[in-house]
Amino acid sequence: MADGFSLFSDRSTVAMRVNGELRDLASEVTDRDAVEPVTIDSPDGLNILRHSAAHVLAQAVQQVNPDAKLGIGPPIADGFYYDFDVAENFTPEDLKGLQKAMDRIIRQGQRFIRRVVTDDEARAELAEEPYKLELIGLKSGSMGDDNESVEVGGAELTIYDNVDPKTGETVWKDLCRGPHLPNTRMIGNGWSLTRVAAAYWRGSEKNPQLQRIYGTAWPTKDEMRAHQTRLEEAAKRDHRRLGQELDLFSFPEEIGSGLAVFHPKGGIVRRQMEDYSRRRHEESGYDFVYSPHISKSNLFMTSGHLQWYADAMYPPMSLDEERDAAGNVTKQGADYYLKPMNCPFHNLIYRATSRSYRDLPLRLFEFGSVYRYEKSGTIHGLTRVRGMTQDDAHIYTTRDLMKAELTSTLQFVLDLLRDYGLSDFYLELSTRDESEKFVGSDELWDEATNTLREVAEASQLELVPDPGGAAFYGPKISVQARDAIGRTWQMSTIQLDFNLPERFDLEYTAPDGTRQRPVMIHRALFGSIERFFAVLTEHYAGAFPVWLAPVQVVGIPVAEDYVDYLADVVDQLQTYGVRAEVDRSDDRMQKKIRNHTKAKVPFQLIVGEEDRNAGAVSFRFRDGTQLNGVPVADAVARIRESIRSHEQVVTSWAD
RNA sequence: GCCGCUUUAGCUCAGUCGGCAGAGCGUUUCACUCGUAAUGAAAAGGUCGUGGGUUCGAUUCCCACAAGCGGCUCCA
Repeated sequence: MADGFSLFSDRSTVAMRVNGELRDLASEVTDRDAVEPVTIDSPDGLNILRHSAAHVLAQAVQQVNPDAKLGIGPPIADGFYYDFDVAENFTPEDLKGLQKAMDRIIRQGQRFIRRVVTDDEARAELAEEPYKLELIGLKSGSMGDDNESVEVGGAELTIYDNVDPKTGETVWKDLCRGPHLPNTRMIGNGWSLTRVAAAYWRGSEKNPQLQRIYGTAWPTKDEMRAHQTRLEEAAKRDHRRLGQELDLFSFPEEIGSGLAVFHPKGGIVRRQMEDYSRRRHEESGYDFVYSPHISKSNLFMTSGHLQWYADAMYPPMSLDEERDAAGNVTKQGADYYLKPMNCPFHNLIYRATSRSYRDLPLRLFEFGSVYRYEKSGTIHGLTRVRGMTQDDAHIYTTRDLMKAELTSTLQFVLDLLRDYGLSDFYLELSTRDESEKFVGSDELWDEATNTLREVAEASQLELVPDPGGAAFYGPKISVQARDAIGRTWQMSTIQLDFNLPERFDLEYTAPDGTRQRPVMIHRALFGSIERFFAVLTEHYAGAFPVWLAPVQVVGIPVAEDYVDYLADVVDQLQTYGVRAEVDRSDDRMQKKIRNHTKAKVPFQLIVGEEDRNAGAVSFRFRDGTQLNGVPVADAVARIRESIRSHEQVVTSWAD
């Protein structure tokens, strides 16, 4: 028999894995056990560090406010949180006091001592902690999620005592699965409380709201600083900030929450995105259609949207009703709704004529503007809005052709995303679960789900299951893309739908003359153009590849004398459709360089006496590198090539 | 929708313990004509988010609403 302290003298070892299970260093093991050290900088070690920091936070809160009731306190990415039920909400100032109290606890070096208890013992000890009691009650049943299992997820119920090393007195305790650091001192100084927020108990809107305090914790202070620097870098890429700085778009308060206007520069980026997409769709056998922004209610009854999503639709405009003097209706009115989806309209286009199997697959594409009354607290920049334009297509096909169509659609989607500069993907397969909200027979769901799975697996991309994530009418594959700083965004979705063809009674005539039901595939590539715009803005940090850049080339004369020469170069570029201009302002040259560098223009062409004499221009790139004395014809050709190839240009071309 | 915070010039932000507000950048004008990230000077620019209340007096205190931010919930 031995414990982890005698096995691992290395101070960076904070816990151990015994026969695959995480355990405290204080646990006893025998030489028949397989024991591995868990170091503080490993994923498990970081979780343990952060979880222990959460305990210290809870202890500090109860020191300051003994009436605070404990929720849960798990580790999360980069840190931890702990939920509390308190009479008075925390203020940002409270964090400072709590931070000090935590610091004292950490410097005391309190030991975390694990103790196994029975359910009844735990109930007696935690009689004052109603939320913990609820978790004990849940232990035998099914647990909600991983965060809760941090408290009671183990085979046995355990309480961790925080023991003052000088007096041996237990100063605090918490129901917890563990493991923990050996003592609080090992939390060190690489941590900080970050913010307060409200959170529903056990994640349900129906439950009371608790006060949540978030913190971040790292093995060293330097690593925490590095984390903070990463956050600052991410903030610089924030599309809302860049949208303001680069004059791309805005959300005027007068229009309403979640409704954007695109400024001329943002308009150029957006139109390039759309035009390229349009061209690729044309080449790939899509038919372009258009549909209005509003419709009478019947259409959304047929589609089921009013039954399922009325809450998230703008309320109706009631029109045309007439009444006589007595108030009796003399003319029946109608309710019109702003459309939340394009599919009902496309179904009507499908149904407008009788269809043969020879027409299939029929691919209807539209940049369709939709309006959804998103809950006020969910709106976020361009990524979550109330008015947006989807690059929406609905493909009608036979069951036989379904798989081939899904395969080619997925390929099309991935190819197109790559053309916009995203290249690191994985797939998510969203399926139904036991919930009531899903419509359709088990057989249909099985067939649809299996088909999607086969298609996804054939793509060779990583496939992550998402049980319960399907739409009510069918399963879907979603393409997740990682951006330049490793964040993932849900991009395209491909959904199979056996339900809407049924509801709209869609048919085609098969080769044998019978009437058959087509299968419908919903797919959006960008999701919404607004959202994709935001993703690309953040991915490129506002420095778009040349083909998307609002201004591609700006000419900077060293002195006014060279304006005419530069204007001639810019004219040549404009002839080829290049977005080029000459900066004729009376700023000094250095100031112009600064302005256009901040505006992230890919090419600055600088011309003075030397260049003019040589019939050349001097390139200055976004990172400050230069390529001097390039003959004008070469410069024009290289710029055009960079646009054609969708190349990103940040630094000088290597010759 | 819920909890908390925020809203002052075009932008970023100071400020007023209740007595009609300030900076930098930007804009306009003038001078300067310059070889790789800020030339100098002057001027214009604000119903202190909107509406109500308290007060002799409100940008400041209180209430409601709107918009934004951070979370939670939600996302066809």
